[in-house]
Amino acid sequence: MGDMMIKELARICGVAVSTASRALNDREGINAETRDRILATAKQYGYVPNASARSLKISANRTISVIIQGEPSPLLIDVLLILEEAFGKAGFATTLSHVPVRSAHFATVERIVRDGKFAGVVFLGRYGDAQSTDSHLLSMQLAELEVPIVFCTTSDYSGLRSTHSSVCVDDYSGGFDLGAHLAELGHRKIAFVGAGSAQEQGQVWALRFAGVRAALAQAGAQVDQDLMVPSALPGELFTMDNGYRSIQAWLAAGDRDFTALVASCDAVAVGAARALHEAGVRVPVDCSVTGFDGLNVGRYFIPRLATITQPIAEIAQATARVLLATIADPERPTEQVLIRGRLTEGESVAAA
Amino acid sequence: MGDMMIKELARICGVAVSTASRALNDREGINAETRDRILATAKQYGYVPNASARSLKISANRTISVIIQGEPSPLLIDVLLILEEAFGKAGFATTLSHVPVRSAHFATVERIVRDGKFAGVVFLGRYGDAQSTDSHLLSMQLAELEVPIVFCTTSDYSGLRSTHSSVCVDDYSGGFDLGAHLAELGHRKIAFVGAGSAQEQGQVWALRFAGVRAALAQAGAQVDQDLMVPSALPGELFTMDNGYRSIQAWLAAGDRDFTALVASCDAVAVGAARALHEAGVRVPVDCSVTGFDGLNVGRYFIPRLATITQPIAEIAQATARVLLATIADPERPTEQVLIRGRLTEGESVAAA
DNA sequence: CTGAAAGCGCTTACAG
DNA sequence: CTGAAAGCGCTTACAG
Repeated sequence: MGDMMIKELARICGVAVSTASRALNDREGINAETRDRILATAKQYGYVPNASARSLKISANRTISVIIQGEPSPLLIDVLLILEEAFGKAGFATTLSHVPVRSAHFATVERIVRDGKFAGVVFLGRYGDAQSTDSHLLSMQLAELEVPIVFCTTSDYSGLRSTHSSVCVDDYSGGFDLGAHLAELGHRKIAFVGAGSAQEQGQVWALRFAGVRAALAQAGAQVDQDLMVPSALPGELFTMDNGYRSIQAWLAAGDRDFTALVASCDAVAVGAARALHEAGVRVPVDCSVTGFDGLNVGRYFIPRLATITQPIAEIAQATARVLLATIADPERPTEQVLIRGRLTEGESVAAA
Repeated sequence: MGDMMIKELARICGVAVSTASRALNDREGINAETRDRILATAKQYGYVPNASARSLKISANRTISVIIQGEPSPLLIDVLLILEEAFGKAGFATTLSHVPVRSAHFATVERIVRDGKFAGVVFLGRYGDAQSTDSHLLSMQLAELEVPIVFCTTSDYSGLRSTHSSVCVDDYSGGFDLGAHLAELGHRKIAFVGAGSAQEQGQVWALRFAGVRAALAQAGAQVDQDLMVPSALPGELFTMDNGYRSIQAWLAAGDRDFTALVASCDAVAVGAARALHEAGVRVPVDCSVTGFDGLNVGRYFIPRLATITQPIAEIAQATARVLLATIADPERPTEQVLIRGRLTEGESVAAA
């Protein structure tokens, strides 16, 4: 068994190849009995159609490409697995491509997308150049590919909104909730760790921090620019390593006056908390720490991390829904889905 | 641009389709100048061959399937990304398939493999039924698929060794190193968390624990069967949740006498350490804890986790090498690669 | 070294 | 409802 072809299947069933094809594809205009007989025989012999020949005729590939850039967080992996399942149910295979952070990215992505002739593409996580990107140009280049694209967990990348759909946690609101939480506990001197460069204002870290600041402003507090911790590893902003190294260097470089530390995500928070610990700063007694994402690592960290928990399943499902709908109807207008996260209190936060 | 076909390319270059094909595929018997001209034109017009048509003729798919079962650890994701890159360099696309833990697995895998007509398959991480599996039968079924298969980070699954290649950290030796480390520090009463059922003796947790036991035995200590912590979540053995819930339940169920806790992996160790912490057991003062894998989460955990660091890059590279070699020569004998991990001391371990 | 032609395994008008 | 035939875009013997 294994390599039967439709011709042979048809011969065994005593029908023409075209009839067998009709049965296999559940087409109209075929006798129910004939269809069932062919289907049964196909199953019996373990016939599986040649995907290449099929897509050559149909000229519609049944695979979706998921592109991850840089170091993926467990959150992205969870999303990926749900996407894979959802696409699978809809009859699409999922192909993963990984783009290194530093690779010239439009060219890389173009190659991936064109080589594969994919039915659709999901950009999972951050997509863009760490240094600076003419995002409008990038957006137009991607639009030229004429493939349905959905950005997943990537917030507003100015200009992109209009040309592509996106699904993301509401970073700004999440930040706001964290900021309100800290403000309520009396925190006024708040440091930020995990920031990228000033050019990347649309990135998730910037939206999250903006939300925190808005809540603080509403509580009558203002942020001290000296409390923006520079990122030690700009190439991997959202890692434990960056959180750790950034705080370590920052504390070593001068006396710091702050009662709370807002990290761009849970991983950065964990690294930062470790650096605080090594420097003799007790969390939360001397300094409160917050994350963002709601990863297991934060739940089991000692002290348990206060954070915004992302509704991963909802985000993934929405992404699949939007992409599949766009594949079915390419003229469908783009859609920006923003999903509210949930404030999860933790042991890492205490009154100022 | 975008959808040029070889026919058009040939017309523009003033050659026959067959000549264009020869140029594109770097075949013998073509004038160097003609070839260069065709290649240049192809590049200029952004010609990209139709993969379906190509593989229909060649009947050799250029994609490799990576199958992950259950909840993937960050370690597996790192391996996956390196595999993707290595396969990409060799001209293969990588398709990811995720198999839920509980799904009837040979049938599932068979469907994945046959539908895709893959050039090769990597099983990443655990592969098998949590409850019980006739591994010999499974092995024979997989062999029937007649596709090059490499098991990556899956240790000996009895019977498989002979039919398929595998690449894995040396779990037994790693366990031995951990056991020797603990024994040297005077630990004699050692508990184990993260074990699966008795039927799964070939699984990584069993090999690791066996290594620890061997080192202890060599030091004159014997393991108390009462110190085998039952897994609270048999369906997701290697998770923080399992570590946490298992220790929590175990401590609640009776007085325990132990000075060290060996976890099946870092994630389990972190969850377990958190449960110890909540129960008032201080790590490492009252109890030493060890992990396995060398994940970032352990490096930043407080206290920093003693563990065996897996050489992830080596493991991934070896996997790619073996699979690509097997694809190139299907008659190639199977190969079992065992790579030594490195003992990484941590703050989670102290003298008994 | 180059071209015309066959064929990879399928699907789909087009006739019957 | 069924069958014979064309053709999807490529590669590869086979002639020249």
